[in-house]
Parts: sequence; structure tokens; C-alpha cells
Amino acid sequence: MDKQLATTLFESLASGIRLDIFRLLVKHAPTGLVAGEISTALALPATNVSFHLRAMTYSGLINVTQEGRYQRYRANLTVMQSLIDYMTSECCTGRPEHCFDTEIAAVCCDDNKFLSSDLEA
Amino acid sequence: MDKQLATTLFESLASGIRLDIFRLLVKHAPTGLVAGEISTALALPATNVSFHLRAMTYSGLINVTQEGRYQRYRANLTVMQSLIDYMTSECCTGRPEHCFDTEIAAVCCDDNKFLSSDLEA
DNA sequence: TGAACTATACAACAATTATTGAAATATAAA
DNA sequence: TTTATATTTCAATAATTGTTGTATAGTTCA
Repeated sequence: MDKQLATTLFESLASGIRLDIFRLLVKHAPTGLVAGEISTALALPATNVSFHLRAMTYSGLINVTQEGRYQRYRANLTVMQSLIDYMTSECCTGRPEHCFDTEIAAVCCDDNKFLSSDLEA
Repeated sequence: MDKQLATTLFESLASGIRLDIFRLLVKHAPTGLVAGEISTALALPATNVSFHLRAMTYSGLINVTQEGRYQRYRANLTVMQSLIDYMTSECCTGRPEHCFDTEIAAVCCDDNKFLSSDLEA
């Protein structure tokens, strides 16, 4: 998980509509839903939902497979888990005891200096 | 953690600059950094950093305290942990076995139906 | 008090993202 | 093959977000 992917995924979760779509797909995992079902469930125009589905698919947060004339969308729970792992490691960097049980988080890191590597991507 | 707060926090993490700021503050927890140190570290104009710090402070992702003529910013690791918890519960809803060890996640939920509550905020 | 310093507010503008209806593409079914 | 269905693409526009320089407000210290 690099910074670029992380920001793209956060962007995918940073709108009420996209978060609704994702939660809906999680609830319907692993079957997923086709585009029209999502539009209907959220009472939104198909074009608008399609716009958001495209962004979420591009980021990898959801997957799509063609099923005849339908497009079936599924939550990518593996990517979500990777993002949670990324956030956890970012959160614990520096002072793990502020986030978690110390013995669990202690593996993360131990320095708190101001490094030029602060600036890396 | 409600949906509105979650989307605001994701928005706070959904830019490279804001993610840099957050990671920098996490690395310097619990001391934090003053605004000028952040601008210098990231080589960005003070006004631009101030713009992003304001958004992050508003969402609660970071905290600010006045220190003489300085404004000291700190990562709010408690909020970050709450967001991770929210993501974890959203991710596991439906089919916990897809995210985690089943025995850990099994508490989350057990239905996979299409409910009108899908539409709630 | 007055000069230097820190940071934000403001204003102007650039760039990106969101929304909608109409048209196009592709599949399925009659 | 014609018609209906599902979804996306496109174009137009609206709305929001991001960036920068300048001005302002507040703090420190001589």
C-alpha cells in the first residue's frame, strides 16, 4: 500500500454516495449487486451511480464483472483490509502506546525524530 | 462514528498533502509540530498548509493548541482508531470470514439480506 | 512603544469533482 | 430481426476544492 493508492482509496470513501454504495455491497457480499439494483436501492439516477462506480472500480475498492447485459459489482474486502492495515501502521508510527496495547503495537517503530524521510512519497 | 463523520475524516485523508501532514504529526506524537515546522518539512507555502490544517482540525483528525504566537498541531490518534474501528465493522458486515479470522469477526453480523435500512444515513 | 515574527483570513483564480438528461452501445428476448 | 432492457458515454453545467500572494491580527521581545 503506497501513499498514492491510499489517497485514492480514501477519496473513494470520501463521499456519502460512495460510502453508501460500498456499505451496500459489503452487506451483499459475496454475491454483489448489479448497477440497476444499486441505483434503485439508493434512489439515485443511473448515470450518477455509474459515475461513482467507475471511480470506485478504478481505485480497486470494488470489482466488476459482466453478466450478460448486467454489470455486477462486489466490494473488494481484501483491499479494504489492506487499507485498514495501512492506517493501523500509520497510526502507530511514533507512539504506539497511544493507539493500542503496547505489546501489540511495539513492533511498529521506536523513533520519533524529525527525518528527511518525512518528505518521501 | 456516524456516516457524516466518517466521510469527513476520509476527505481529510484523501489528499497527498493532508496525508503527508497527518503522517508527519503521527511521527511526532505526542509533541506535535507548529504550523511553520509543517510548512518547512513539506516545502509548501504557509497559506496552503494552513488551508489543509484547518480542514483536518475541523474534521477532528488533528488538534491544535495555541502556544504563544505558535499554533501547535497534534495527530488525534483516538479519532484515527475510531475510524479504523468503523471501517472494520463496515468491512465485516455481511461476510466476516472474508476479512478476518472467523471467530473474531463473527460477532459483527449474520445477515445478508437486502433491507430498507440499506438506505439509512 | 515599535520592530520582528507566526499564522490565519481574504480575494482571485485554477482545477477538479459532481450531477443530470440525452445519446450510444451492447445484450437479451420476442 | 425487431424491440426491450441495462448500463455507460458524452456534453453541459453546477458545485466544490485547491493554490497563491497580499493583507491582517496577534505575540514576543528589545
